[in-house]
Amino acid sequence: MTVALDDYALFLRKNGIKVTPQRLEILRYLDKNRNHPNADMIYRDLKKKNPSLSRTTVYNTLDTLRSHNLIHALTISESELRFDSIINPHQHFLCKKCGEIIDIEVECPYLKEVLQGGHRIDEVHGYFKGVCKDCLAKEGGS
Amino acid sequence: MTVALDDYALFLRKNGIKVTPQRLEILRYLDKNRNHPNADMIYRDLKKKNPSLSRTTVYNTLDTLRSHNLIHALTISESELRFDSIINPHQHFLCKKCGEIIDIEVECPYLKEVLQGGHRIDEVHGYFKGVCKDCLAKEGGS
DNA sequence: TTCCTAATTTGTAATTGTTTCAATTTAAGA
DNA sequence: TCTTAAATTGAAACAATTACAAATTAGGAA
Repeated sequence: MTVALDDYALFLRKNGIKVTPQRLEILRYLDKNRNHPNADMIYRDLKKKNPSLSRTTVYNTLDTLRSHNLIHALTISESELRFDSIINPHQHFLCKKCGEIIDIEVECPYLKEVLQGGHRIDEVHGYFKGVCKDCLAKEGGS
Repeated sequence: MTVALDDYALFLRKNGIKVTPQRLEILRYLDKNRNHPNADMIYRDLKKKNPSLSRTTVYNTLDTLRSHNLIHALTISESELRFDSIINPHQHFLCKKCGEIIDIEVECPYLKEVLQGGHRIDEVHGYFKGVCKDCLAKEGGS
């Protein structure tokens, strides 16, 4: 995403998306909260400031941002979509203990090989699952 | 999985799983159908032969097999888990047009680097999404 | 083999994340 | 300011999965 702070309205306009207060708030939220929130986290947090916010608006806005390729949806969790501001290509680690999703900065050398298979690749996701460093420390391993 | 045909009962026993007709059928199904079915596909297909089969049994059995690390669950789809007989390490491509999940045989060189982050890695999933060769051919590109 | 018991299966109901839809409101161009 | 297509809202529908209690069964013990 890499938006210059507070240029959210301009950012939306540039991408041909009509500017609304709800979209601005959701966009700002995603830009500030890089912890890969799900739709409900976004909804509950933003509803505090704007009680009339609808869950459907959150889903609609996330779909809109996705369709313009401004955010990514992660399917790393088994039960929900998590959303990711697009910064640079990176992969994800899910801790099955605490549920945290951690960014993993590694290059993906797969792409070329897969492309040779003749399929058109639009998205590449590297998902790692296990137990994170912090959880391991808390309980001394396994 | 790589089970010698019809040794399913032995295979379960070896892994400390009580043998039941339902488990044998589900295990056989997964071994024969390498198209990454979801729980409902398994349920609907097996219910034809065994009408008293319960959806819950399918979910339970899949959980059991997973917990013994005999099958893998794929989160590549946004709405459902797809199940994969464990053969050798491989990655997956999801065609967003036809929904097919295709095996991708590439090595994963990430592991070492990620391990250096101090997290314990239990699973590695490489997910590619786009449009498959066949769908591209059908409609001439984009 | 028969009995026993814990584990499994079953079916229904509940839950969760997401989508649909129609009515109301609103952004932004004329 | 007017207009209109698009966005927001809230309720209801949906789909995948889980919870739960009752009935059945696998497999070891007697």
